[in-house]
Amino acid sequence: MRYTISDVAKLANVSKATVSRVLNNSKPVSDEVKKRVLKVIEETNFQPSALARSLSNRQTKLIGVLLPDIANPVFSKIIDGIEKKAHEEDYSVLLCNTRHNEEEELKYLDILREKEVDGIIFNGFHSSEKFREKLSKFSIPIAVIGYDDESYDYPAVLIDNLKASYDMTKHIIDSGKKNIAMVHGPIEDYCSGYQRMEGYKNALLNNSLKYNKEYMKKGNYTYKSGYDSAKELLKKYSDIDAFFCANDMMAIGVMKAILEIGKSIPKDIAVAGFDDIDVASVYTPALTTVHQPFELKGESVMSQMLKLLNGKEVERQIVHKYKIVIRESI
Amino acid sequence: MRYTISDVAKLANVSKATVSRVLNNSKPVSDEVKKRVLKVIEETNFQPSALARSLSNRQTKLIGVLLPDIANPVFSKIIDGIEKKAHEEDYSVLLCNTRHNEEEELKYLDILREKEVDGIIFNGFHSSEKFREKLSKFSIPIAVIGYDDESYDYPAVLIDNLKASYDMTKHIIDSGKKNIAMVHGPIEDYCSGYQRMEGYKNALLNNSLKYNKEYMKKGNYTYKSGYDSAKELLKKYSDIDAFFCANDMMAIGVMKAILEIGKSIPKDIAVAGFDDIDVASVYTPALTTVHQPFELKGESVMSQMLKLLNGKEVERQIVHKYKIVIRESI
DNA sequence: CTGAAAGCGCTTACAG
DNA sequence: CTGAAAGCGCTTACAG
Repeated sequence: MRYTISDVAKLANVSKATVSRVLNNSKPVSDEVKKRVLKVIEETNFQPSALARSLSNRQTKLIGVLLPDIANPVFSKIIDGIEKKAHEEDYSVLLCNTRHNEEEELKYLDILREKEVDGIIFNGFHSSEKFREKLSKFSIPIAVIGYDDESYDYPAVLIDNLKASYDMTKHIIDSGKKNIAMVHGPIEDYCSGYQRMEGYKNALLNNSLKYNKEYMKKGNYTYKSGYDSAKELLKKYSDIDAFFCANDMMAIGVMKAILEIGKSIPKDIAVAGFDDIDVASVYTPALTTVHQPFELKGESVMSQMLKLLNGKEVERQIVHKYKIVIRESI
Repeated sequence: MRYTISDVAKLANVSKATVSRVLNNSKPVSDEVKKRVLKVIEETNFQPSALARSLSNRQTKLIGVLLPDIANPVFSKIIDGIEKKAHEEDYSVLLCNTRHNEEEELKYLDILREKEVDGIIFNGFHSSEKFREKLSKFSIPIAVIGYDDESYDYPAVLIDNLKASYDMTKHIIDSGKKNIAMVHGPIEDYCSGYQRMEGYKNALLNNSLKYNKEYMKKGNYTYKSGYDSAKELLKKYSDIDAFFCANDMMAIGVMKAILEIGKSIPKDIAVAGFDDIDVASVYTPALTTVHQPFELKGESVMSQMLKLLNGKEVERQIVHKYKIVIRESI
């Protein structure tokens, strides 16, 4: 059996209240008594029950983190950052892996409510109406990571996808490429889909290059969708001399397709990605891409959460710096 | 304010006990009463507090998962599998990212005790004496994922690293390579370090090839350690015609080093890895490696956990199948 | 089938 | 500085 606060109180010849006070340093306790209590705690190896404490406290020191795919390096790094910061401040994270699935998202929201987490961090992409409505019923701090759009009113942490995408496209143009294709993400994905596409488009137009819809293909961020898109585009349009991709996995698929038809990268056809996941730097040829500070973003959103939990003000958005990392592929 | 069971009881004109009974279906309740209670629950949108329930129940439906690095794809896939299975059975996972750090491990053990999780799953590699001792004080179900050695007495889920390593080395030998170098992991890491090295060694000896310690380098599973090891070995020994690496990231580092000195893979020098992380199939050249079913292992260890939680017997070890996946690098 | 009451293990006014 | 008591929101014998 594990010891309870009553056991400790009895053994130390004090009240439970007093034990609680030395435990939490919440009220002055005389040195002598404190020493006695501490000794008993030490001897019994007493650890208070977070359950009981939370029930009376109304705080669980638990943060629910809803992410669409924990096995995706983008998200595993974000959660790494969140967990790090949370752990520093004695919060724990309850992992909610929604698998890009609305049902799961909703189900998890119920669980978070039941478990009475102190706060919720989530990635807002493709969250349904139902989800948003359900979420709005919560009266605890909520923050968004790696996504944002007008419909939300929660503090968000992200990068400037539009500008990053513009800059990268500009780099490709400055390298002398003229016919730049793009494999973009789903438009409904406002940040990584729509905005990255818009940045590309704006860069073309501002640099008097033609913006040709035929050169664009929608992928779903997987290697395969990059590969397939490139295969198709390369077959149809032999003048394509560069690809900009909305993420690295698609860029790697594109590179594979290019290498397979015997073209060289970047001489014949250049490729640029987005995210700078580990593979990017390690691939041959090493991928030129937009570096995002995922862990930092994770820590940052948790910092926002901490502020909210402590009743402080937070900015509506925190925009982190990205970096154009030029390697071998363009 | 959120409704409590007392509110519901009052509104439905029954006792709390009755509400509890319809909530949990724990005892028969007359249809009429049940209907009335359900209606109130519906109207109030009442959700019971898991906290209060757990306190009286003595179960939290929480599983603590201790992993050394959540951002490592190997572990993020495992936790994906664990979470999936757990979620199916209404358990949630408390993420404990220990960052290869003993202090954190110990600290997390305290947290898991405080939070009164129902079970603990952990990856046993490089757990200290202190950790083992502290863990042994827990009287809840415990299971090990992706590791095992004599010192543990918990059910473990893993693959046969020795045999997998042997098979892969055999494949390299059968392909006609004679001077096979190895980049292995730390020996203290019994499964991925020691056993994978032993498999390699046994394969060489059983096939009358020389087992040359000079051809072996210790890495730490990172790309860089693979790269550096290969650089050094290639400079010293020009007769090396293959590398076997204890994981894929090191294999990719090795490939980079080989490509940099203008040798071709696998004609001049072959390379094989271990794990089959996403990059392996996508790299150019595609990496021949040992495929491990990470998600499945995760689900599997959670299944073991579930059995333990339900008081059933479990096997001391579950050994999953690996697969030698032959691609381009050998 | 249903309810009153005790109990889970803490915290926190309140009183002294 | 210290303690007795109520309360957090459930579950579960016990009695009927």
